[in-house]
Amino acid sequence: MQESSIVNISFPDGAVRKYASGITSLEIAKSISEGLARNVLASKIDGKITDATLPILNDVKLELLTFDDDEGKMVLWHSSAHIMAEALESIYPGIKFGIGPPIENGFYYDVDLGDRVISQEDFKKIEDKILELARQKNSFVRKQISKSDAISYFKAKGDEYKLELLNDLEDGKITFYSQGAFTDLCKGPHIPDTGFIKAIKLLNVAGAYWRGDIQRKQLTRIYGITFLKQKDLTEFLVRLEEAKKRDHRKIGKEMELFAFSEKVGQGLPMWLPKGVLIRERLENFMRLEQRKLGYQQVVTPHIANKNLYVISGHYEKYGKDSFQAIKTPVEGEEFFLKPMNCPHHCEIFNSKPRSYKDLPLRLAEFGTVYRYEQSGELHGLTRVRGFTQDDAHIFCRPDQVQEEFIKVINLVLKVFKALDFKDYTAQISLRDKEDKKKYIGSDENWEKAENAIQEAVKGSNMKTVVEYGEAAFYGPKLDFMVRDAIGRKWQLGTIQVDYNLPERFQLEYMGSDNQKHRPVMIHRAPFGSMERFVAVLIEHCAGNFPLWLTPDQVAVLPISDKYNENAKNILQLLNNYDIRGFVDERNEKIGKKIRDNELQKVPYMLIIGEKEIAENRVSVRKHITGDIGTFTIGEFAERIKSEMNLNS
RNA sequence: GCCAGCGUAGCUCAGCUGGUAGAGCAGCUGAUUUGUAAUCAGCUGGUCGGGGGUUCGAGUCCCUCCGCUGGCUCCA
Repeated sequence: MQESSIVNISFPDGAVRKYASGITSLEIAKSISEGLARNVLASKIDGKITDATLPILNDVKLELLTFDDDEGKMVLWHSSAHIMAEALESIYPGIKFGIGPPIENGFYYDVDLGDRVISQEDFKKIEDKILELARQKNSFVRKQISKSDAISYFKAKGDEYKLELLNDLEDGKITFYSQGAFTDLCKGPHIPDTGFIKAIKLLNVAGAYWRGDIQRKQLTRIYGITFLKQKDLTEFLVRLEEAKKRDHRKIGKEMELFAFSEKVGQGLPMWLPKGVLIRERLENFMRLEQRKLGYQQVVTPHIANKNLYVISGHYEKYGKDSFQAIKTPVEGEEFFLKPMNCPHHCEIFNSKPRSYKDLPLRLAEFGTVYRYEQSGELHGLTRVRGFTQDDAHIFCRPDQVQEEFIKVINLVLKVFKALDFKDYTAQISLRDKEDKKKYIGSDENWEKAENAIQEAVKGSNMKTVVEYGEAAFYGPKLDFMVRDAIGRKWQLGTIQVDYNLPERFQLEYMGSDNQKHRPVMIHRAPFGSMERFVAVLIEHCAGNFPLWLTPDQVAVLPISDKYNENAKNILQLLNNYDIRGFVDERNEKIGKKIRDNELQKVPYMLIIGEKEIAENRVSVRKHITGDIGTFTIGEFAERIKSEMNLNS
């Protein structure tokens, strides 16, 4: 055998095996085991993801990708999008295709259906068609194609979307993939054949503007997900159902935390007494931490003169999108509902001359703001039109920016730790490199601010991502993103460096050099908004709040109303230990009281009957866990105290 | 704002192809005095999201407005 016809394949475990040149990853998998071959979706050759059917001609590092690899999933779902496209085309001849990528959970394809409409009712027949195509085990065939041939193919097909995509592609680097009767412009890679797909579920349809541009045609986006095993699909659907049970809108209603009313208006939440108990404790927690860090509380009005926002630049940027101005009846002066607190705080800074010795000046306010969010975007407590920010603005010297920024990061991390939020990412949001016109302020200041953030983050060893184009129009930010029950990402805490507003409001302080200097502003809100934070908190703990936050820590349950008075006395004793709760005095059997308080997610239930009174003890039942035995009041109080200290 | 779907009692839901509303829970009243996830009985409660239309007749079909859900766009 000639040396040149042999290739050395190195595997992730360090093993190196020899194969005949031209072998494919799929054949290599087969040589290891048939079972493996059945699961190989694609391969990674020297770090590059490729078709498992690609012949290997050189010595390479090979990694076989299966459904257990995120990259394997992506290939499967990308191929699934192609198969769905084939199914759609066979059912709705003449439709045109936009893009069809894999996403975190599945895939979608954007299609132009012409006059036709697809709704959930059509899913069954599309799914059936996809499975039928999958069973045909059609190979995915890759083909290099010249730009002119590619253009004439899609011209003949009449697909202007693909033609537009082709426009941006370089001749010589264009590939087509075909499976069955469907051919698509695609750089791949793809699974070997359609037979890998054993389970499919179309999830929803939505309108999606072509290339995300609201000016252009809205295509129909169809979302779906596929699996190699039916069982995986079933599990996925069960998980979706489970997640829905944590939905803050459902729990918020059941636990009577907040409510909406059509009459009040959409996106305007009303906090109910129990919800306020949670919110107030969060606010007090933040007030205390902020006091320790040298913040001072301020309060500013809910409306402000239009001119304030003309100065700040918000009027120009968002004036058209905010609630309409309120006019004074006599003078005709225009006022706006406050959409943010920073301009007010700038004017507080300006209310007297400031010295470098006063800096950093940290002004905090639980400020309620109102924004006209688009109706289609409103969502429970996470996206509303009236909300309260745990806002503060730090006015500091340029040389203090980084240190102050780091202090804020630490505050945010402390909050997340106290509430056991582990799954978050810190997103550094910078300017769009391409389109700097969207932003105000000098290049120099932007550079400074962006560097300050990146430097500050370096020391924190947080999981961070950098997103270009996500900055606020006046400055870069560091946002703390968390996910809700069904995996959507929300911004909670935010820290923003701003060189712009100090300029617009002509903020100045007297330096040690007896010269006037311009301070730098840091906008920051560790919770973000109370509404969104509580929403995400609800979904994280499924309504089982940490003991220090929960509206009622204990329910005292008398066995019968003979013991109501004893129960009230016990509650009184608990109150003396700063433990809060209520007596369930209803004329119900103990089983009923337990059930109802379990459903209300009360952390502890104390059961009081003849036995307990005789022994001067209480029977304790813990939420979900059940009966945990009897305690004296003192012992129980100790237990509660130590449990509360765990996280704070 | 745009696309698709949904909107029946406080809550969860039933109501076939049009023949003028039903259950469980909750609530109220009474009985029961109860031992670790639903005691029993009776009662109350809906102009079927609003408005308009088709029809002898609309919860059911059509139009429109409002709200909600999932996306798109946006997010100071």
